[in-house]
Amino acid sequence: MQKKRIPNIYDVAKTSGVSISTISRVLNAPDKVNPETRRRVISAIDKLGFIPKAEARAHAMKNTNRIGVLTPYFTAPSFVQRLRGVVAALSKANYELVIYPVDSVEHLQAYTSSIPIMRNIDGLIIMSLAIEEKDALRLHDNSMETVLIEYAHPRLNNISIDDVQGGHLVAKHLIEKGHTRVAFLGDIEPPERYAIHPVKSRLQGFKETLASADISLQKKYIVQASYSQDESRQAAYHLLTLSKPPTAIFAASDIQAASVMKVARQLKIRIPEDMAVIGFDDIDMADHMDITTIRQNLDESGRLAAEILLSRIAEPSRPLQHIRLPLTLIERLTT
Amino acid sequence: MQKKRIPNIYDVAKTSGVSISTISRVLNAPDKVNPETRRRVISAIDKLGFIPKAEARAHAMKNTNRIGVLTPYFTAPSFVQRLRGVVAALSKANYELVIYPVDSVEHLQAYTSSIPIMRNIDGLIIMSLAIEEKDALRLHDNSMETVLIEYAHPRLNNISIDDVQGGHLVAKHLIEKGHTRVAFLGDIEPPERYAIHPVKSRLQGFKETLASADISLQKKYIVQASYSQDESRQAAYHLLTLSKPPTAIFAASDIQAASVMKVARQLKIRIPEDMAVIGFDDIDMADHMDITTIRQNLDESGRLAAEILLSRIAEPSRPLQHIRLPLTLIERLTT
DNA sequence: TAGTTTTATGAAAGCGCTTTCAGTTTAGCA
DNA sequence: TGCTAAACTGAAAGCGCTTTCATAAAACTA
Repeated sequence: MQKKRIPNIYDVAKTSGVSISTISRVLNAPDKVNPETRRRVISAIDKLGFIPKAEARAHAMKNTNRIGVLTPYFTAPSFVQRLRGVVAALSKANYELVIYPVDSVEHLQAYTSSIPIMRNIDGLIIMSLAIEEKDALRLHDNSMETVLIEYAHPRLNNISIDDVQGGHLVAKHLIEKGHTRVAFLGDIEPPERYAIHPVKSRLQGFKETLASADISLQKKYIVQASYSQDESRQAAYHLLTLSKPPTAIFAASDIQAASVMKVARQLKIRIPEDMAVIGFDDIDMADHMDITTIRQNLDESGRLAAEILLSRIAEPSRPLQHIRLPLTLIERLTT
Repeated sequence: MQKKRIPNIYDVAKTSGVSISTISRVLNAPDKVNPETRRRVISAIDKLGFIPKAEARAHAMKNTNRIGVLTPYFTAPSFVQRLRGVVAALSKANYELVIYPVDSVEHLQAYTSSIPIMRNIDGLIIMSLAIEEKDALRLHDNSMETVLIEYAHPRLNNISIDDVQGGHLVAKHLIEKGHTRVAFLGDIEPPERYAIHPVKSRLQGFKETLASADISLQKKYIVQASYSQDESRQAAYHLLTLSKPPTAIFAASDIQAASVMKVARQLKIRIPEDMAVIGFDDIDMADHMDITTIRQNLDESGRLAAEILLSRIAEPSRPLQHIRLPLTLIERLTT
């Protein structure tokens, strides 16, 4: 019992007595072939269990039915939720998703310089990454369809939110709740060149609205903390053990809000009675933990990115899209 | 200023004055070409900015440097953490990751029947999915390297945990804490044919150890709840509002434990004073929320799966691996 | 220095499809 | 019945690489 080879299009041609062109046609343009021959071919296909090799197809057609996502920290909840949206849109369209995790500038550069030329994907979504001008141009010049999330470039599609307005919303809410001694915890000095700085804008908006209500955000109430758990906790600890701790903390992300809450629990500080906490993003966990937060529709941003990409791949002449997604405050139990 | 074409190997051959074979050689087996010619070729490559097209390469070499992951609920934290491990291992080896989200049996079947023949990936990781005998055989017969996570088949690699023992650990812990009226919340009747049933085993182990300590787990204290937030919360509500509520709840996953805690919060039930909660998995969130749980090393399972896959792709003669990962109890603040 | 290895290269045959182009039938119509 | 248009189909030319095989040149041997 010899192992039979995986059949190729020539095998099908042989057993159905037509040329390979016809096989290809019944697969890709069935209406262009006589119903009778089509039947014969199909039965041969079924009999042999023929499935066209994806690589060969991609090679001949110069498209891969695959799109890529370039992302840092791809396992952070907010990124995952974006990815969820991307996947939702892609699987409908029968596109595959390949993930390129980025953890250094070199990494990012390597990707942006090789991807458009290697041509192993049809389109690219770049999440929360600052790309250099020359890389953006390379993508554009080599006509690699791209959509940027949380970053913008005039020649590429992009989807973003108004972080400053996000800061406004938070401040407004806290003011309404009667807080006057508030603090901010977030990653305002990202050291990596490739990362972006939405957090600074959130802080800016926060400050602005506070100022307009004559509330000053003192320096000592602004603490730097990277996305990492350790740093967030230390920063939270610092804030919560000040001689005159704030009555409300705006954490620049829900994850960090959760860290604040964890530290508060250790210090027996009740939330929201003793201290209010508000996050940003509205990741799934925020609901689980009843964290008041600013919702940016993460799933939607991913879905939209994918849809824009697919539509431009299908029809490259369509205009560029620069989309700004709305933000809403979701009040739960921590403020 | 005409747009210059993306260069191919022929262009490089022309400008460096050698044949395409030589170009290919300096790229894939540099030591087989004279240092002097190599230098010339390399400078031509740099000058033109040549990068080999991935598809063409894949077509000629019959391997893609890409591995696939078949997974349900790919955005659930536990899956994401497994993926994190996979990605960590792959990016070292310069392999790409493509994700195939599965949400129905048809979906799964379609994948398992076409993937091995389409040959657009070199290897496959199947997470928490029950695959049918014939599909497993197809994968094996078409020599598509595969590793199964949380499921087993004699002809394929697999990685699993001892869910029964997990149940034992939970029961033991609760008994030591002095609980005698305990409950179980989990997805014990998954309706989807393609999903697997580790939760039943956890319940079984839980029961066994309780029984050996003469504690009976009453029917009314075993509640069914799917992975969905709504159902988990309803089930939790039911349990917490019984006339004689349990003093401890074993939730079959951390996410569900979080739901229980959320409901408890609403009902002003203090944890752990009024009621203990223990989860399963030890996802990142468990630490954030200080949930006592059973740790199964999710990241590690993913990393291991990828490593096994890569090693077998490189050396198909290596023996199959059937690995069982250890479980440990992590005590935090909810018990 | 003739004979034998070794090293370096190019020609050409794949890899398995899609698609254009031209030729052959068949159908449509007066 | 003769002529034109429409419908099918096959040959062949890509797509852009890798790799085998043969050959030529260089390097050793005795």
